[in-house]
Amino acid sequence: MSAATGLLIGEFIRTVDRRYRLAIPPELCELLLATGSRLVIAKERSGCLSLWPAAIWQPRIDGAIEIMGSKLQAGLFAQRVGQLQELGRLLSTRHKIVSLKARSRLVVPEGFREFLGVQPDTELVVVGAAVCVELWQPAAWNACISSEMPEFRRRIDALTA
Amino acid sequence: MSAATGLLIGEFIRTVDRRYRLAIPPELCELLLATGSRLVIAKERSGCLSLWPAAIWQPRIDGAIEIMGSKLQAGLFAQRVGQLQELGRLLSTRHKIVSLKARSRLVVPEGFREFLGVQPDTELVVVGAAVCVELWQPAAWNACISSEMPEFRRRIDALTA
DNA sequence: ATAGAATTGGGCTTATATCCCACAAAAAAA
DNA sequence: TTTTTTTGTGGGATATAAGCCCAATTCTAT
Repeated sequence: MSAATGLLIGEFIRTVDRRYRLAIPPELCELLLATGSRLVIAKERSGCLSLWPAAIWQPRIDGAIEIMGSKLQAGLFAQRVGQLQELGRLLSTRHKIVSLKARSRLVVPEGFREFLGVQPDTELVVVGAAVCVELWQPAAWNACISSEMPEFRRRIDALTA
Repeated sequence: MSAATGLLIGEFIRTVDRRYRLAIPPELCELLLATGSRLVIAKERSGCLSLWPAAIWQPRIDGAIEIMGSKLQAGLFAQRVGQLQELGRLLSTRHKIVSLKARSRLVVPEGFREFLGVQPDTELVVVGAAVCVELWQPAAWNACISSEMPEFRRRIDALTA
């Protein structure tokens, strides 16, 4: 279905097990891994994580990192070191490279669990967002939906009821 | 992986020993020691300490000392001496040369513990900040990222421009 | 209804962080 | 000085988590 368009589309409910493992639906999985097995998990707004093919995400940071490296070598220390430090700190916490394990399961890494606000043995909403896959805490997802797309509210309620 | 970039990147949770020892994650450790085993631990904002390769930190000290020297020569003794004294005092307590012990463990020195606000047998967040490694008290870390994260995109643009 | 696939739970193995104890060195007290 | 106490340091042992593979239940589609 979505494979035809080349866009990640669809909404699924999955449970996170005691070990913070989560099965990514095959439809999404296929497209996610189309460009390679390396993925990037990133913190978006709190209550939501996003999963990107590394090929798509990486250029966003590689550019920054490359420039950071060259600035370092150029010796612009005094003024730039502080900025590099700040940026590096944010890069560290914002994303992480991961890969899917057996049965195309993702383990939500330490440090991302609290941000997502997920407890073991609870449900998550897995949403295709065209270029990436998003993992939502149900409450946050509902809030997002009802604020951005009120007309879909009824459908979701009908589905989950 | 991050070693390829030559930048210290990554976020980890570690616990401090009863004797204020802390194991630095291997990924960070390797890069941190790349230019030598001498490290500098420094007080940044309260709730956070940073660990620098001495080779990178040293120019900062030299710069400050140079400024002190030139101000002294500039003559205005009476007024400046007080400020210089204060600056020198800050330089003294601000940083300390340390080295990693067995199993790449760092001992948080006396005088830095209160500043970091760490108790024995508690958790810290260890963060790669491109040019150094930072040790954060969890509460302070959360406050930091939630205040700086929204500006993240702007900062990248600023640096890459 | 049956077959196939998908989801999820669980066991086992391996790696590693951390707890705990032993020793060494330094400081304090006698 | 000698003794006692405190603090730093190293290394073994244990617990906890990660990774890997298989089993069982659920779901879908023929």
